[in-house]
Amino acid sequence: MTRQTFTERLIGLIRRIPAGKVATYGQIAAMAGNPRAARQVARVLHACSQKEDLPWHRVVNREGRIALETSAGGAEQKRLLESEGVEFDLAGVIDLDVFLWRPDLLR
DNA sequence: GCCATGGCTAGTA
DNA sequence: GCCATGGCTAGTA
Repeated sequence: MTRQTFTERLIGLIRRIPAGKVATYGQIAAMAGNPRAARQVARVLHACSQKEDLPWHRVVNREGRIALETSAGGAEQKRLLESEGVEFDLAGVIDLDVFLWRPDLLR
């Protein structure tokens, strides 16, 4: 068994987020084994989304908000999520009770 | 709104 | 040092 690096685990998890659902930075970090490593998720998305072809748009912050500035990709992210059926309220917040990915419950 | 957190890399020596 | 976080509090109303 070759040992996966933490970053490789993050990438594998991000890949598993299904269309129409979102995950949070902290959630992915926790699933990869380190609940405090939320920023690594941000780092990976920033650095590897293109190269690894990740569904980068399916990761939002803990409040269900898009973390990116609107002008820095946030608008694109919202458009992609809406095209998958994810809904935003008037304040731009996603209802995580409805749209959060729960791999343990939905398998 | 501040700042601790942590895995990783660019860039220097 | 960087980073697309998250948790916690001081300080106002």
